[in-house]
Amino acid sequence: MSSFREERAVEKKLTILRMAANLFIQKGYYATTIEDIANELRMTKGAIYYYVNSKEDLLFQCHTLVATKCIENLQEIIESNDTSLKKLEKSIESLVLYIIEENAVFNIINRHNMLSEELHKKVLLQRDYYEELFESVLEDGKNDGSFHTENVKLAKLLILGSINNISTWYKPREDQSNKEIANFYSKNLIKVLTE
Amino acid sequence: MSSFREERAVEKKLTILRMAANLFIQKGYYATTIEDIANELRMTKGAIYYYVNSKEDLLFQCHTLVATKCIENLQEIIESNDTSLKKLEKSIESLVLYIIEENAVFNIINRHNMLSEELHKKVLLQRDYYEELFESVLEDGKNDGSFHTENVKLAKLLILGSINNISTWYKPREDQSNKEIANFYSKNLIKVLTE
Amino acid sequence: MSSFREERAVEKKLTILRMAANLFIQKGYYATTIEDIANELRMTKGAIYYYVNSKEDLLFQCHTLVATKCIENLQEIIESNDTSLKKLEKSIESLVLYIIEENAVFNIINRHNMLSEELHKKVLLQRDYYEELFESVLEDGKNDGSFHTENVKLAKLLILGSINNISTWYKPREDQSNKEIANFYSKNLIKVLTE
Amino acid sequence: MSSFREERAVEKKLTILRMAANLFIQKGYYATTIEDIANELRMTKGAIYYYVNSKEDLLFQCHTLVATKCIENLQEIIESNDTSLKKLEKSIESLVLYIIEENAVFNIINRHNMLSEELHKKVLLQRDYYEELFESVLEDGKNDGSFHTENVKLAKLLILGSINNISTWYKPREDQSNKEIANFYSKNLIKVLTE
DNA sequence: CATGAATGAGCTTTCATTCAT
DNA sequence: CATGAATGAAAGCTCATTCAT
Repeated sequence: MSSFREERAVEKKLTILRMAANLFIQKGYYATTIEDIANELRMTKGAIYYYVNSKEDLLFQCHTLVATKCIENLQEIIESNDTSLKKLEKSIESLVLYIIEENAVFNIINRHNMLSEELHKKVLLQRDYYEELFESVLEDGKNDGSFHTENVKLAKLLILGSINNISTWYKPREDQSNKEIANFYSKNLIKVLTE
Repeated sequence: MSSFREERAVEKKLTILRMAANLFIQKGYYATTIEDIANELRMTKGAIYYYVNSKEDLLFQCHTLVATKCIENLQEIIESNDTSLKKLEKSIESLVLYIIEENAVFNIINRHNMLSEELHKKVLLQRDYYEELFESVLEDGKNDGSFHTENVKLAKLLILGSINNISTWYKPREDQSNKEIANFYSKNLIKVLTE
Repeated sequence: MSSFREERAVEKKLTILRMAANLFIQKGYYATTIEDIANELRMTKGAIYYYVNSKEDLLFQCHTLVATKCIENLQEIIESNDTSLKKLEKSIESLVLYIIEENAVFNIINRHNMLSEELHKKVLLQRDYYEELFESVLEDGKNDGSFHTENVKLAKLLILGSINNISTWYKPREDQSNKEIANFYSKNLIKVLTE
Repeated sequence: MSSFREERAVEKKLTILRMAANLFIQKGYYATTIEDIANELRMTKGAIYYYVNSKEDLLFQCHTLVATKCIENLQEIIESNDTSLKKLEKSIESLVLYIIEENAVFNIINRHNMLSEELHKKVLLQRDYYEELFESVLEDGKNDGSFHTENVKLAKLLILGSINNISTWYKPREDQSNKEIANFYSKNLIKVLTE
């Protein structure tokens, strides 16, 4: 019945989340005020609180939004019939492209503890789950002889770390497509696992 | 002579800077109050302002402290008589170890804009200088035939990014020495430049 | 229409300005805290900041409020068809009465530099404009032969100075109406221009 | 015996007072910090407290210094054998010149209550005494038929007010000597009492 | 649903003042 | 006498959050 209204509400909420994410990355979480977000969307502070419970909640949902997407992407890759090498390549490239695209809300939270203990745990759970999935790609490749490394965990951290860091310096450029960056990262990071 | 007193003062300032850096990383810049720092050092807020001009100044000096040390380390390596390969290895290892040791004040600033335009520029200048030095190591190696890569700049970013990220997850462990981490990173990141 | 609400808001802002002006004069700008103002109005500090940007802004707006009124009054007098003598008389009396009535926020600022360079300039602009208008009254009278003085500028300063000073000592008294004070000042200060 | 030392101390205290007065006028009482004064004199904060009990004390003594001098000047004039007219002329001129010379510490206090009730009373006592003396000049002149006015008190306030105000706008100029200003004021303000 | 208004807790910063050395 | 260092109270200001209308 009211599904139409509900849809509207969900959409509006998404709009708010996206704007919040943008500002959080642009100016930082603390420097971004609820009023900033409201102004940018031509709403009032009060209106935002109709869709969102708190500023913390806003940040949390931003993260969940992105993390869920990342996990889905990775799961799809893992469930495919590709070789370990191909899977790793696709994992790296898809993460690079997604981080560039979303400009990495994913990362905000890792850096500073601005969530309550409780929410922070949930965030870490998702992150850990993503890392586990990624690690399984490496582990599988090691087991089937495609990859060689004395330390899967460190390899994982090295790889994900270098990718996460892209959001620090990325700016769109004419002479370098996102695809090129993704290729460079996959080609060179794969070397860590082969030799 | 008052050199004794002066020494004391300089040392105290360093203590404050270090504690600030610790807390900034632990809880984030905004979540850390001057009072937090004071309490941790069993001083009063006022006493801190005797040594430091403002919270922003505190952050800025934290960064300068670490950046200067990093640059010095790298310069020393560059000026040595080692081969390009050895230089890269030493650059990576020394940065990894220093980041672990100082727990990376180095990074705080890149992520969020919490400094005034003016101070931020100074910080970026130092960072850029470090990156240039590092790039010169790669460039030199490429010129003397030791390294191969189609994109020196991306290689640099990949390498430094992965190292910077260590501060995100590092925790001291019994079964893994810092030296081992440094070795793993140098050994595997060098692969990016060789093959 | 929201005009009702708007009106309320404007009125409230005026109430705040007036109370601030009162306290600034009573206790001085620095000795008056925002909390003082808030308490006096039975509001909270935060509420005041909803209407006003800063303490400095508060002082600036107080001044503008009064200065604008003074200038309007004087302009009206100048544009009338009265003789120069009558105009001077009315100028003096209206200023005396207004200063008594508003207890002279007009003056606070001249004495101490508590505004930023920028705002202070704006204030001086208004004051200068008022003085120019007043000077034109004297000049006109001198030209049409009504007034005699060897130094119009000093005469202006002497006259306005003595009037401004009223706010220093004025207290309502039973045996002396404001009108009487105004008459005394106009009658005697006019002597400066005649003889 | 130690009179030499004492002299030194008294002189130093005077130096401090004068510098304080200067800064109080230049930047206002609240905007001037003890450190400002100390820096300007190349002393330390602590050293100032050896000569002065508190910031309030400093302001109070500044005032006393000037007020005492003004009162002495006026008393001397009164005790002379001049006519009432001459006495008034000399009173006005000497006050104008003194205010210009000392740039009017005299005034700071009238405008804002920054002293404790107790000290403020003492200040007002001195001021009242000065005003009484001045009033006596007018009264004497009225009694001997030299002056005419319906309200001696208002006349006094008008005259002293206009003179006090000089400190507001006075700046040394090439084309106008202090003596000229003093003459202009005496000549024109005397008109209030004659006609 | 949306808004204008208000709250209140908490933060950075300043400074007069004190005191051991 | 003088100083460096420290204290602590108080101020200005910000903002997430709430709520009557």
